[in-house]
Amino acid sequence: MSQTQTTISVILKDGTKKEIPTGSTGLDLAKSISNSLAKKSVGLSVNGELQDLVTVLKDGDRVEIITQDDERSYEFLRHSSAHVLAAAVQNLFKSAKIANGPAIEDGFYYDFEIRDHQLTPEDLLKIEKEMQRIVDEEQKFLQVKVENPDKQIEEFKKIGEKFKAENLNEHKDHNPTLYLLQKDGKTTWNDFCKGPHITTSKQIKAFKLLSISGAYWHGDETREKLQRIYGTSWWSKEDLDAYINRLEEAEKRDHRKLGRQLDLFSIQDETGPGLILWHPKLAFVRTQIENFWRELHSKNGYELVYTPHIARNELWNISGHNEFYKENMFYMNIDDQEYVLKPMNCPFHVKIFDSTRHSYRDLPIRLAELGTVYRYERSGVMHGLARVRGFTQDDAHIFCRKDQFVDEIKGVIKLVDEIYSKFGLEYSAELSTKPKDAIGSNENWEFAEAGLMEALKGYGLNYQLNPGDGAFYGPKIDFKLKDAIGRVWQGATIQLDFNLPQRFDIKYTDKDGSQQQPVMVHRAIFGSLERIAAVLIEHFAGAFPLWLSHKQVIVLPITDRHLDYANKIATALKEKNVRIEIDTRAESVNSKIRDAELEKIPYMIIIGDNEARENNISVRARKKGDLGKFNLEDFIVKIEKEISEKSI
RNA sequence: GCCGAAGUAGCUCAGUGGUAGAGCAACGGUUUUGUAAACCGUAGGUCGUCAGUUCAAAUCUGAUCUUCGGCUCCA
Repeated sequence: MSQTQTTISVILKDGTKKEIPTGSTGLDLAKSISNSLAKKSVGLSVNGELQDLVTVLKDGDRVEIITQDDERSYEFLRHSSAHVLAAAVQNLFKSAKIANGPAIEDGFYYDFEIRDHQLTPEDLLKIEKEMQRIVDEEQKFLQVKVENPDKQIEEFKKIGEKFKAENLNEHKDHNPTLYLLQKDGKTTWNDFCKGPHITTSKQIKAFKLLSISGAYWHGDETREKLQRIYGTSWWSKEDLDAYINRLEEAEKRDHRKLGRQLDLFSIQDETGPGLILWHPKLAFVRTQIENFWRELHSKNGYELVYTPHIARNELWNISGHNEFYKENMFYMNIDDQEYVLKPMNCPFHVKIFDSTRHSYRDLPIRLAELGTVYRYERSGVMHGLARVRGFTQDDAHIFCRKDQFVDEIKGVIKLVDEIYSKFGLEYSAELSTKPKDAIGSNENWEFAEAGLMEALKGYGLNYQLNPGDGAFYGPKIDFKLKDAIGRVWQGATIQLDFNLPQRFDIKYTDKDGSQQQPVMVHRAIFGSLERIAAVLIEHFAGAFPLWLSHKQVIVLPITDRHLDYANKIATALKEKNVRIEIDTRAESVNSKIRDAELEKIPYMIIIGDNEARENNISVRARKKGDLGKFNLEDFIVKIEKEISEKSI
């Protein structure tokens, strides 16, 4: 072409067009806008795809320059950090073969097969050192097109990189690229990868390797066993330190640790794994939560029921659990008959519904139960209170007509909102739709999915859509909880069920006298009391709000001669149903305060000569410290308000 | 279930082949104390369990149970 274009035009984030010389990279573009922007830039989003900063731009590209302030920049940093990790490991362990190394939330990992070496924590230090060496050498990340994939696959195979060969083979029709790490123009290492990456290893300012664990190639336990190294990487030392602090804070809040420290619960060898012993303090918290739950459900039109812990095999044949849930169920033999320890409450609730005939006027019927269920969980998956083999679901099943369905779902969402906000838990919703192996008619699924969406929208709730993630028997809404330090937990779930009504053939009599099948909704708000206890322990760092606290107030007399006055105060508070104790030990006040703080008792009342003389009390609040002098009456008003409002 | 690590006093941890240790908690005594730890003393363990090697095992080997970090799965 004789008329070579000397400039091209790209479209920036704000929609403006910019002329740049042909052959310009994203970095050139950034420089042309401002030097400070160029300094901060990490990568690009070109037409919606993340690309290297040095990608050559084409005419008409929509370009967004991604700087370190952009969340997406971590994708570049962490994925590149993973490559540096892989290069370091291969430098140190000659037999190491690399598998996969993505960026993950807050960090990255890389999987290796190392036949002749089992990685140890000491290795991590060595590997970090080698990584730092690569970083300091300012090696360049360079993306090159694989011109001849088959030849490249052969080359990978020849050097034993079978995972890379397999990956490339899978992607050979998708413009495969290699990434090279280069020092002084010489390639030191390469990986098959589509990117994106940072420009040079020097940009990795602060990283740390965190742990080693096992994994399988492609997550498939029949495939090769791999060793995985987890790490984290940040744009600055300060960010890394802040992250490490966050990890430490989370560790301090770990409900398993606090459970022991605060004498909340235990799991013991003799009683068995995944089976919880609720000690008095946590049992008290649970009772308070249960009472709150029962009250709220009664108020919202639910009827409370109780059902047995075991049932004949027959029930589970009808429900289909023996077919679909067998590997999670505990079986037992009684009088030559097979019984099952219940893994779910739903078949019982269906049987209650089915025990009488129902008119369309009776619906909706909402049956609720704090039902304890047992599920066989694989031995490696148990986790404190959060993942156990015996747990109590705050379960309910709604049987309603099609025309009532949307309102019922809205009602559940409202309840979820009401309960979570009481604990100061933020939440988000996810809608999972029809999977491949679904049962039930398309018509039913469409009706149900549309209804769930309508209910979510009607409640003004944003949600993430997970296509194909629903249960085989119906679509569902999951709620994710966010605790005080931003961690996410599985919370409430609302599931539609086309299966059980059919299997149990439940019916109601409609206006025109015809028999109709009700819509059935499963829902749990806490999910399980065990899990919500774990969430709340970590959310409150063990410092439960006043209304949940087993011990609400402790009286700390300064010396023995203040015991009488302390008793008077304690008696007065006890009459108001305040849960109160007196620390009568011959210890210093400082020591008593320390113990009360460690025990996380919400209020301390300190009684000495001054208080006895002035006929008042000194109040100290947990964590906040001295609140000063109070009249007893004023203090009672204050805490009664706090309790009745369930303040947090 | 799989890969790896660990299990010593109520708790946190030290002890790597030769008589089981510390701090805190508990218990006894002294101290009578003003907003996060007074002092002295006492007691407490067949070192997860079962086998094995050895003159001798917390320590080495094997099995097993449990826990932890992941994988997979899930409320």
